[in-house]
Amino acid sequence: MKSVRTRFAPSPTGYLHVGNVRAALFPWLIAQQAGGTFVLRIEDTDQAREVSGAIDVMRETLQWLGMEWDEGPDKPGDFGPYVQSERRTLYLKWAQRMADEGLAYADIRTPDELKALREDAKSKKQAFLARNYRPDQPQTWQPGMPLRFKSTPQTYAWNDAIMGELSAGPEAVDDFILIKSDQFPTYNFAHIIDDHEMNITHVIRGLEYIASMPKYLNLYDALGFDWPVFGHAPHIMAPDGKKKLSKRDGAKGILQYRDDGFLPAAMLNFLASLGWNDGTEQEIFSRSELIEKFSLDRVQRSGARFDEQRLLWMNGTWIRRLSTSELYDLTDKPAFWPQGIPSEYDNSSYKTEVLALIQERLKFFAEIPSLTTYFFRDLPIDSTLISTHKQLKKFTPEELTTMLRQTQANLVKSDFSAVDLQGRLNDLLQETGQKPAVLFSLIRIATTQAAASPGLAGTLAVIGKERSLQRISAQIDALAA
RNA sequence: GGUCCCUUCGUCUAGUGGUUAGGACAUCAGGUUCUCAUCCUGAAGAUCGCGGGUUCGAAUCCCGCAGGGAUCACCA
Repeated sequence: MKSVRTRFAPSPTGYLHVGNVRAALFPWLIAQQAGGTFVLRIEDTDQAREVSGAIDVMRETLQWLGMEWDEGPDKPGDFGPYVQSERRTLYLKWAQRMADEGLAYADIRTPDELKALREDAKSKKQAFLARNYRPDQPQTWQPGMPLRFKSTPQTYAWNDAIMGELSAGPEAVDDFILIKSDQFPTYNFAHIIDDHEMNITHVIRGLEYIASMPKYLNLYDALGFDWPVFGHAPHIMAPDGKKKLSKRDGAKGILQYRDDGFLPAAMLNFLASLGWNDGTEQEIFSRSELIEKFSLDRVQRSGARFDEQRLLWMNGTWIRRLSTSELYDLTDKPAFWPQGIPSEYDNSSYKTEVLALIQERLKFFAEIPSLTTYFFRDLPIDSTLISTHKQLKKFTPEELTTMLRQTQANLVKSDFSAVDLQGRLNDLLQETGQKPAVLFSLIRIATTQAAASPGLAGTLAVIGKERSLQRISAQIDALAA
């Protein structure tokens, strides 16, 4: 049995979004599972569409997700080079052989002529087949001439590891361009040569290639190549419509999720479980569980819509599984923290205390600033927090002031440990005769100027004695004004 | 239009002849001495696209239809 070799073969035309990476995820999982090899190959045969820098972005994306490749442009193996533009002599060699053996012919028709033929067929409501227009006396193929495959129409039935049994009649088999007039091969030709030369055992890609399968199969047969295992994955659809997810409709690049503070583990989990499950009710899969349990035959055959809510939920559950020190390390970037943190609070031990409090309400790291500003600086008094509070608005400023003074008097004696604070807050409920909903809300607003915060005792402990008491004083002053 | 594929709660899905059609996200309600969140409990939510068959019995098998998608390049 041959060792498993899979590949991800993107063309460098832009960043990778959620829809694209699945074409890399599945073959990567298959290779990992089998202890095989995952190859990264760059398909840059269309010079016109190439976007500079795209290759680096793709590499960065795969690396962030932990989908390391074993062979690729920067990881020489026995089957290089791994960039198609550097393999041109190879394609030309095969092309020459096919021309010599009569398996392909020079097609010197201009694009305009071809277009006219297509339109003519269309007006007659017939399918256009290039093989119906083969030249009677083809010229000898020479550099600069397009080379077209001479197909052998027949019915094909094959098995797709994801889609199951597929078949198509001879009308799906046609002549197609192998070598373009710029002497570059087409995808249709190059990928088959490469997969063969690189001993690829599993070709896993998006379902847009299914329609071309009969043509490819015909070429494999003409060349005498064995068929690899094929697996065509359905597209991920846009959240609203039924269209395939695309950049045009605002699909974000995977790297953008990284920059917003999503975890690779969550992204991997989300990507895999969109359209795949192991048959149990498990939803959360670690990377190693995915590798162990993934199988192509359990991939859904219909397209799944991209649901960002689910990603958010998953990321939250992965964040909650982190230890506080892991969480600190992962969030240790300026973009994830409020601007201009005073130096006395800009240290790992203080920030870790803050993180411990907000960990369970975090969905992604970029929302840390909005959740934590009051831990780092005093915010201006917002009188609407009290005036719109459904419990507090019923009290007069004097009554509120009295409660705050009682709070001050008690807390000034505290060592501000969370445990001590909790005890004193409970005592204050007795002293003031108020419900938690009233007293705690008041103290929270006074000390954070925020509508929501983590548990009061823990929050006060982190804010500290000096600032807490000061902020309560400031609130009392504002109430008097 | 030709060819090929798909169709179970709003969304992602389990399900392969007999189930009260199960779970998850989202939503709503209650609970966890306060808010937000977490967690727990519960509710609502699917005439299994439609119409015919086969069968004692069909989401599951067969046929037809409809809707959706992919593809018909010297793009990948």
